[in-house]
Amino acid sequence: MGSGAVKDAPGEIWKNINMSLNRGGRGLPGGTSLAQLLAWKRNVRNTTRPPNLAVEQVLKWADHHYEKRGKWPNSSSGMVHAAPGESWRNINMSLHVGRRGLPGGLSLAKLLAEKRSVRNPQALPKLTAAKILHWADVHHRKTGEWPTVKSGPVIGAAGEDWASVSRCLHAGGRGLPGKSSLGKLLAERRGVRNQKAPPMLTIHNILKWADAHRRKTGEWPTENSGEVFGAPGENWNSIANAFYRGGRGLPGNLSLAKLLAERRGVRSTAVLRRLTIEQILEWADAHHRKRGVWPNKKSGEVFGAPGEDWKSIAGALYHGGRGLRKKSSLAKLLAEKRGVPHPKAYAKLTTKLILQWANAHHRNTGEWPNANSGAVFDAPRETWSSIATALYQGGRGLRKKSSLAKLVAAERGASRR
DNA sequence: ATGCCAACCAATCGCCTGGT
DNA sequence: ACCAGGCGATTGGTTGGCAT
Repeated sequence: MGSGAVKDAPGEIWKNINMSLNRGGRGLPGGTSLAQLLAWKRNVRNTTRPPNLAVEQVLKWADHHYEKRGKWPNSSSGMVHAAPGESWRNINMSLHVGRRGLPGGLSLAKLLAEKRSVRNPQALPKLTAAKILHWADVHHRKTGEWPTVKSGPVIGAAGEDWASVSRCLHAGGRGLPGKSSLGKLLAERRGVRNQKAPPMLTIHNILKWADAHRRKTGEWPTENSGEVFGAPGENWNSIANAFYRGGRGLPGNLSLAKLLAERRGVRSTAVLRRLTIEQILEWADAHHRKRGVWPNKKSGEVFGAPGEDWKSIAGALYHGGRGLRKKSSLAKLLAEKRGVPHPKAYAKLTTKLILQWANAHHRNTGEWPNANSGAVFDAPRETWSSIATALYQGGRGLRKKSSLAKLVAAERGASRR
């Protein structure tokens, strides 16, 4: 109270005013001081007797700080915005040692953790399997999927994220022993498929699933058949992969198709036997002996070769597949090796040749041929009907359109001369 | 003119592999 | 484990030629 005389009030000195405030007198109630009055009415900080603090008050200031700054205060957050003269550092210290009416044994971080559920990185809440499973269940209900390390923030647990939960499961910490993982935990406690350690496959199970698939769809499964009926999480594509490469208890170098071919007699492209020209010719001969005609691609099943049909053999010949490197066709093969007339390789016709045949016909029968005269004497593979059509339509090398009748009429005239 | 057939062509299916 | 792509096999449709 060394401020001396009061300016604008002659005779008054601040020391006396303070005394009156303290003891009472001159109309004042007493029991206070100039410093307290100014602190109360003018927000002037009283350094020797700072006002008591209440936990509720500190929390209000902290809420205010959070609203203004978007984060909770800590001891290095500087001055308290809502309370001039107060600093977060002092408040934190007072909370710790118990001063200014505060209980002690606390800290800003502890107080906020307790009253406002603010995450305290120095003392994170313990994790337990039960807690994690609860979060996982919530995640599953909300998103339809089970959480993984990449699932981001934990729904319903402020400050928690799946990456750190996962790390604690792996490495331990926050009360967890480590050496586990989200995948293992969910596999064990919730029966969720663990991508990294899928359950072992057995041939027995796969055949069971395949039979079920067949019953349900009428078809045998392939790797593109999608989900496996009756085995949630299993996928025919991943089973097929396990076959090719081995793994999940399968030896590898197998295939779904081979298994089904072997154990269920399913025909598949993967297990088609190699074809040879000799083999095809044997089958063709057998067909010819039995049916009296040579096979074509519509001849259906191959006698003596269950599972083979002429359609696929014709296809293999045409594409040079199934070991038949050279491209050909069933028709060409039979024409070449068995002298079977190639349906498309009809001999070229000339007027001269037709006239020869017509004259022969005339000599033999006394009549000139017409379209209904049947087979040609000198050329058993030719018929007069086909010759007539060729003449009429100008096919088989006969460019000029004519007709058998005209040609014969001309020839008759010539032969009469 | 119409129907049939074989050849041809294009699209799709299914197996498998390489990359990630 | 998953995805994408290569490749062979298969299927469905079209074309052209012949027979009716």
